[in-house]
Amino acid sequence: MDNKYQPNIIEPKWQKYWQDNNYYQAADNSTKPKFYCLDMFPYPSANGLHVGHPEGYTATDIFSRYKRMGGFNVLHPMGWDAFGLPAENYAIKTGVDPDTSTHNNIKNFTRQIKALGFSYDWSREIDTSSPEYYCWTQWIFLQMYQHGLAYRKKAHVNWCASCQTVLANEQVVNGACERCKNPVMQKDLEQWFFRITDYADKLLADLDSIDWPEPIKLMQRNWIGKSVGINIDYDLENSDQHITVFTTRPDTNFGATFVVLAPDSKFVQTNLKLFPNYTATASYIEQTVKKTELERISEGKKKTGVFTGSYVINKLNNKRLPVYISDFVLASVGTGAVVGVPGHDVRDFEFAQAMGIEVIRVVVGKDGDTATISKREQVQEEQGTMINSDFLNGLDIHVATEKIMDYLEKQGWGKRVTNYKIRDWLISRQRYWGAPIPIVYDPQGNAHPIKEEHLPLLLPTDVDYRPKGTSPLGSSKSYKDLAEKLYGAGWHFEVDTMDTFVCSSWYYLRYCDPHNAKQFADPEKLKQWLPVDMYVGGAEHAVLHLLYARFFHKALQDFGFIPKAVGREPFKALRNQGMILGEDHQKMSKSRGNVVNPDAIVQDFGADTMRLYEMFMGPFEETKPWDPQSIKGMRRFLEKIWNVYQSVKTDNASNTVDLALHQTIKKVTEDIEQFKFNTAISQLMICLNSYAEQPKLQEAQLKIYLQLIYPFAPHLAEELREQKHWSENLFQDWPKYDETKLVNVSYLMVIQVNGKVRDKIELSASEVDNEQIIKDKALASNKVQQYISGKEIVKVIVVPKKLVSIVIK
RNA sequence: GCCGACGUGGUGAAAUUGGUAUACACGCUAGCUUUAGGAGCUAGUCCCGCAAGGGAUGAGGGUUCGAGUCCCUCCGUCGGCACCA
Repeated sequence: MDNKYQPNIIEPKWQKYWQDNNYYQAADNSTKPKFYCLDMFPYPSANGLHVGHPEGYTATDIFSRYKRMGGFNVLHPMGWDAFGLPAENYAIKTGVDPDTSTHNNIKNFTRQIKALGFSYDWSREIDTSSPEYYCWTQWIFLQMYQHGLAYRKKAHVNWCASCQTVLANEQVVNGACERCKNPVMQKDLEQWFFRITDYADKLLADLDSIDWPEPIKLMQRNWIGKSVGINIDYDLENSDQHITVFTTRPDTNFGATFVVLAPDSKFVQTNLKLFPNYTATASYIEQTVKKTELERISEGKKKTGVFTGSYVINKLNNKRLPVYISDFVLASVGTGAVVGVPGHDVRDFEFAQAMGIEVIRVVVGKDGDTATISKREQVQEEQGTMINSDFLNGLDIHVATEKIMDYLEKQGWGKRVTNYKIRDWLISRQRYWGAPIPIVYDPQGNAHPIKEEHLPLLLPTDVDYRPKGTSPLGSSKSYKDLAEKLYGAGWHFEVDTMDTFVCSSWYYLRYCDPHNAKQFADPEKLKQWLPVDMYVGGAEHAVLHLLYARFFHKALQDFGFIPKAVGREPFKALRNQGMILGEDHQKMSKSRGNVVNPDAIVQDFGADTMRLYEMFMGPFEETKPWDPQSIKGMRRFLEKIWNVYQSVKTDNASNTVDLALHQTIKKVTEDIEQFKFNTAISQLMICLNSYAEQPKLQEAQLKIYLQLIYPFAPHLAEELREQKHWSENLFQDWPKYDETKLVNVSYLMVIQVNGKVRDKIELSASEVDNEQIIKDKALASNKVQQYISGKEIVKVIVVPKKLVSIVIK
């Protein structure tokens, strides 16, 4: 047996073979049922592939190969989320343009991914930074604009004075810029938004229809943040104005003692001069608006505020409520105004304490407490019975809430409303390396969509990337000239680019028809492939990409570009891979020096070992540490398979492995379906151990095992198949288990006395379903007799094929 | 602070979903093999005990004939949100 397992030779050989024969191309017209199996496409960073990437990619590869063997026409594509800030920062530092560096990175990623033998359909590769792709990103923007879902408004944005640029919310860490650690300030800028809030209710409701991990659904639900309540109008004394507050707890309204407005709320902005204490009010507003994010956070929940000098009337009891302004109230939540009930809201209580406002109890506290509320711990929220509240007295707060809402609506003092926490999606970025926003301004500054025939609006190359507080595109002469040439003197293009999440919100659609120059995708092809049947990636996109893509799907479907027949959701099933930690159980990072390079693993052990190892580490969705020792064990397993196939004699005589083999077919099939790859592999090891003990095996047994191992270790399986001169069609079928072969010759049953194992009895297959025989045998056992003799048997429980439990007194 | 996930040998973990806890690996120990190293093969490996037996799934309590699994309280680790009215 000098034929050794040499992955470094066989793996490149089969990778070339698959590529040369277009082995994994998805067929656009096929009679087979379709299966769309998708990875979250990577950002091609300069660091190359991280060991976390192959974890997800191996899982989808196993799944894709398994589904192909199961008779499906599988779409399994790969591409590049190529726009992004790191390439631009690299350009600022080195002068290498982002296009060049990004495409070098893509080459490296492609090489690394191909070396792992994944069955991607490379003919569908896409690159979001190519004009062929972002042409359609821009086209979709125009559709959003024409349907009223893209709009421009002045907004507070996160501004880093040191980097001279705005930052996305995700780039603000504890109030500081994630790159330079300087405090982030608020700045008002004209920005483009997508009206995702129009879809809040649908994004929430449709979550119920998809097979996603519950924690991800929950995070989306929380992010969307539906709250049902009522808007109540309070008339402002000595004025014809009224303040509208939003509350979910109108039941406590008899306990209201003040009203608070957000400093940057619309009411304050337009009615500031109505307040008697105008000077103090204006100075408070000025202070709070200047605060950095960091200052706000470091102040914690300490309450500050100012009395405006104005009062409103609570029509329920004609009480005068003083009106305050405080930055604990947020302009963007509800109406930007709050009615303060300090007895039953901790924040209101803290504010009342700080301002010296009275506290009224309207809900009975813990242990029947009806005393005056003077301590934070007495503030009763969320449950209880009403008191001091006129017609609500004695009611449970939830009943009271409904009753008073009916009353307020009937009186015309309020109106039920539903609020959502989710905000419109700010898509403008003052960056270079992204898709240009296809908007042109006339000399008066009015925005116009660019004409479709001018798409793609190409990203100019004559720009200065260096940060200077305005968008790099503003420095391009060619961009300026082009706008004037196409639209006339004094016209200019929008100089911001789109958030890269816009590009990634529709890439799964493009894979269905990646070379279409007339449409982003032919509806017929979308109809054939959508929805994505299995989507795999990290959980870090829970409320970003995964929410945005759902929004795009719904909007584009409503515009008529995605057939109704494919359903309201883009991703039918989702699975998240867990993070892979370093050997030291810490997050992998260059500074810790615990980063594992996939290239080195493939070099030292082979791609099949790498694939198997990552799947064997632990449950797919869980965080797990890298262990270099265990990789050796996986290589040993593959060598053992290899060696068994080299040395075993084949013979059609019956042997004892059929039970193990059919158990393995069953287990591996079920485990792949459930993404339990670790236990599937362990079963394959058990089966191999049983094979290795046999002097002779049937050819059929060797073939089935190869079919089972193929999705996991395709190179090894192909090589052994070829060595044995078996047909290539071997891997076009998935084996089925034979129920009759799963029957044990005998069963070992446990006998418990009062819950403790006292003996084990062996029963033949014919006896194992007969309760009477089982009971008799169990009670006849010598060991059991020692425990039960002279005792009263209360009952005997028989669990078929498993155990007998005898209860004595 | 609120929401969520998790906690099992020296390590990664398994447990047919309420039925023999520790499968499958890694590591370790001993023996064999090899000129040596690497590797390979065989046996052993939760704890206490010579044994019979007893104990053990973060801690404590409960339900049950039977609990890693279900319920309650607490502790710890990780993730998300963070004054959302």
